[in-house]
Amino acid sequence: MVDYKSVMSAAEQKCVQGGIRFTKRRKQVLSVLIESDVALSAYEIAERCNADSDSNMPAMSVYRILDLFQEQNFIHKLEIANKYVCCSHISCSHEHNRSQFLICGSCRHVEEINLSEDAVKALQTAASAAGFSAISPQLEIKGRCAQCEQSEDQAVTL
Amino acid sequence: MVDYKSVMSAAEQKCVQGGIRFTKRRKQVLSVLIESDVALSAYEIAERCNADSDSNMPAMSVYRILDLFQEQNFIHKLEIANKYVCCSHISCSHEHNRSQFLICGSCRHVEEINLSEDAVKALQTAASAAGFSAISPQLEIKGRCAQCEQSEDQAVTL
DNA sequence: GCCCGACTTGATATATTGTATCCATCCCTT
DNA sequence: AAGGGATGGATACAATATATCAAGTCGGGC
Repeated sequence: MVDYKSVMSAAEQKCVQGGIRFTKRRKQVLSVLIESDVALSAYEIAERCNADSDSNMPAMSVYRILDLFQEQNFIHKLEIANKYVCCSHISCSHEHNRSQFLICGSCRHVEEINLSEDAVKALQTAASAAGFSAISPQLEIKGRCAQCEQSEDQAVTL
Repeated sequence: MVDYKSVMSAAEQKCVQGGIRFTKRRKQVLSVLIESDVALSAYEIAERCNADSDSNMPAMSVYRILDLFQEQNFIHKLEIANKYVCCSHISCSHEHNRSQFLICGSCRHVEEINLSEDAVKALQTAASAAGFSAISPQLEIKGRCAQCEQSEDQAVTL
């Protein structure tokens, strides 16, 4: 969770610089993501937009806005979970080359972690060797969170 | 791509050991995955099953069989691409703790790579620190393949 | 051989996630 | 005020995945 005001103003500023409007719809979507402490799906975002107002946010618009935000690096899409999270560095000026997410394969809980430079470099080296360039600094790692691991001691199901 | 015969017989053997039948349907699905040199979606698998025979493989069955195969570690699901690949180590006896996939964010091309032990360890250490256990040895990394990188030089689109 | 029961599959419906398209509207610039 | 690009509304549809219940199939014990 990040500071609401600083993120919103940073986003607005970046929009202005990029010749993009920071409209009511876009503010709604970004607000929801900032205020959520978990990753949300596009439809969940739409629901939350519509929950506390008389607004009618269509899922279609959410997708459009999410696309835009990804281009602007305001948010990350977690492809393993099909959910979206606010980038925790919108309001930072420095480069943010590391965004690594642990995603629980059972409950889809998301945790952000920091890898060492060395580990990231190792990934990139291996990737270049395979002819892949412009490796995304974003990494999604599927695992099992402590809670699910515990409850699995009783359950047999994967 | 792996040796068809050895994989099929290894799979059959593991099924028998696990008290699971290696039925015609299951053979069809595994065959398709072994013979494909690219990752396939569930619906693509169904299509291929139906292409060269009079069989009518419903997508529903494919999903069921894919679930089973994942439990048996016969295949991997690439969650970023929503596609499935045959595990390249079914017929090996040794542990296969590394399966890392590079996935092109543009064309969804998949490449399998090998990371150093150190890099994998770094991931696991970071994960445990965040309370995640049983981190999947499978890693999906999104990047851009050489071909897409090249064609992007002209195109402006992300 | 026959039947029971578990495993497997068929069939249908539905949920979830995401894309395509076309037009209306808004807002900035001139 | 008018033109034009950016934005949003509305609708349809595609792709991926799950739920459920009935029917079939196989293997083992009688």
